[in-house]
Amino acid sequence: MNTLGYAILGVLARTPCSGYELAAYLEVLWPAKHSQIYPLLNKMEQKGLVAYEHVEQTGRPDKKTYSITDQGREALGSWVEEKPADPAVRDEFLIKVYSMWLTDEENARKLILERISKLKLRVTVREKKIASVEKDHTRASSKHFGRYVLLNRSNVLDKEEISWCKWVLNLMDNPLIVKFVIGFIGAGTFNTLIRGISMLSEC
Amino acid sequence: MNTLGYAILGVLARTPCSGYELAAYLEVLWPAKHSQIYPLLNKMEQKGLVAYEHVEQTGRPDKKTYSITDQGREALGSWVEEKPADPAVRDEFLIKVYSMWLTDEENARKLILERISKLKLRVTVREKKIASVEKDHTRASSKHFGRYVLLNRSNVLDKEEISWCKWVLNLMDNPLIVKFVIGFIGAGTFNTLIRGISMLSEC
DNA sequence: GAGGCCATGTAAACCGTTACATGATTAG
DNA sequence: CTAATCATGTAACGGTTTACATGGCCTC
Repeated sequence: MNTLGYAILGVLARTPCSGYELAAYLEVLWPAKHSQIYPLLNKMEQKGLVAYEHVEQTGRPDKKTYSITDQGREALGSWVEEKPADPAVRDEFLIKVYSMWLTDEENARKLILERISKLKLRVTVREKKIASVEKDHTRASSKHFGRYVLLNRSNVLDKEEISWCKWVLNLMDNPLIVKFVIGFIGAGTFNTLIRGISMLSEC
Repeated sequence: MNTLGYAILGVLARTPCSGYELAAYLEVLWPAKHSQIYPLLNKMEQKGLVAYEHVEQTGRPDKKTYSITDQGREALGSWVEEKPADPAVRDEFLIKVYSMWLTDEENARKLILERISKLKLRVTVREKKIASVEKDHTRASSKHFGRYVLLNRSNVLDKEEISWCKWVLNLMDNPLIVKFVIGFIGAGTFNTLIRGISMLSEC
């Protein structure tokens, strides 16, 4: 079984759902297209890790509601205890930032500004989700604890990247001022740094 | 040409190097194994995007030192100006955090603690690299500007994730206190939040 | 002497995306 | 009437990993 399989088990352990719904939940956890999900669900069902119930619907297509089996829960449980593999990030933006010295500053600034607006959008969407999570999410024993802390994780990381983007824009605008402030990196967060820059700029 | 090809061009535009060295540089930009790099370099050479020079060495195997051609620089330049695709992150850790309510708290804590030590290690290694970057890196026109800002990006994001990890550990230890502090999320960084928790714990 | 670094390649297996296929309902 | 949402599947293609292949040098 591959990692996607365990991601599916993780979602199904929290709540039974169809392959279609699964795709939406997996987006933040381990993104996958339906063409990958449906065949895998069939394989997992044959192995006895999940079970499905045919649900007839009116006004919309019938669906299969999958749920995790005891065997599946056991498999997931022992997998969770193993050390996770190193994360793999593939982000074209990084390559473009790396190579942006080849283009003019206008294009470089556009690249960063568009990243900021994308990040801001993701944060606002996610904030609504966080607000709608159940009340007792903060207990580690809660089913929703994992989802709750992961949503927060994505948000703080995105916000930190926004701060970083602003720092880069500042560097492009006036490298001299920032050279002076650079010593602060590591002493605090970038938010602090940005505040420092703004203060200097205002002087 | 695929994204890896542009990542290779990006590195070669900065400095000519062998396929072997390329693999090391690509690790942060667009991770790839040598089995993917060498055949692609051959293809790119045939297309005239890169050129190589056979370098004989004593005491170690000969190598091919690749450099970017004018055609390659042009191709990279126009690719950089296109909008980047959405980033794809695949991180088993997220699935394990999501599913950690299935295991005991001891295991859950181990998962987070080991993440923290991995992140800390990465930060210290990177800090040395940042220190060794040339002096005039802070100018956007510098060849090393991209590498410089990306190293900083990874570091601030890793540090923010460390803060998040500590926040999760705090949540697991005493959910009640954190419930009280939770309102602060969004108002500042997690560092601030952690400070808030510590202060409450100390009271 | 075992393992890691340097250095380049190929082949097979696996994972993931895009395209092909179908079709009803609802909102703008 | 167009597009989105719900709902499930298969096939082909392309990208990525793992394994096969070779071999000298250096460090523990």
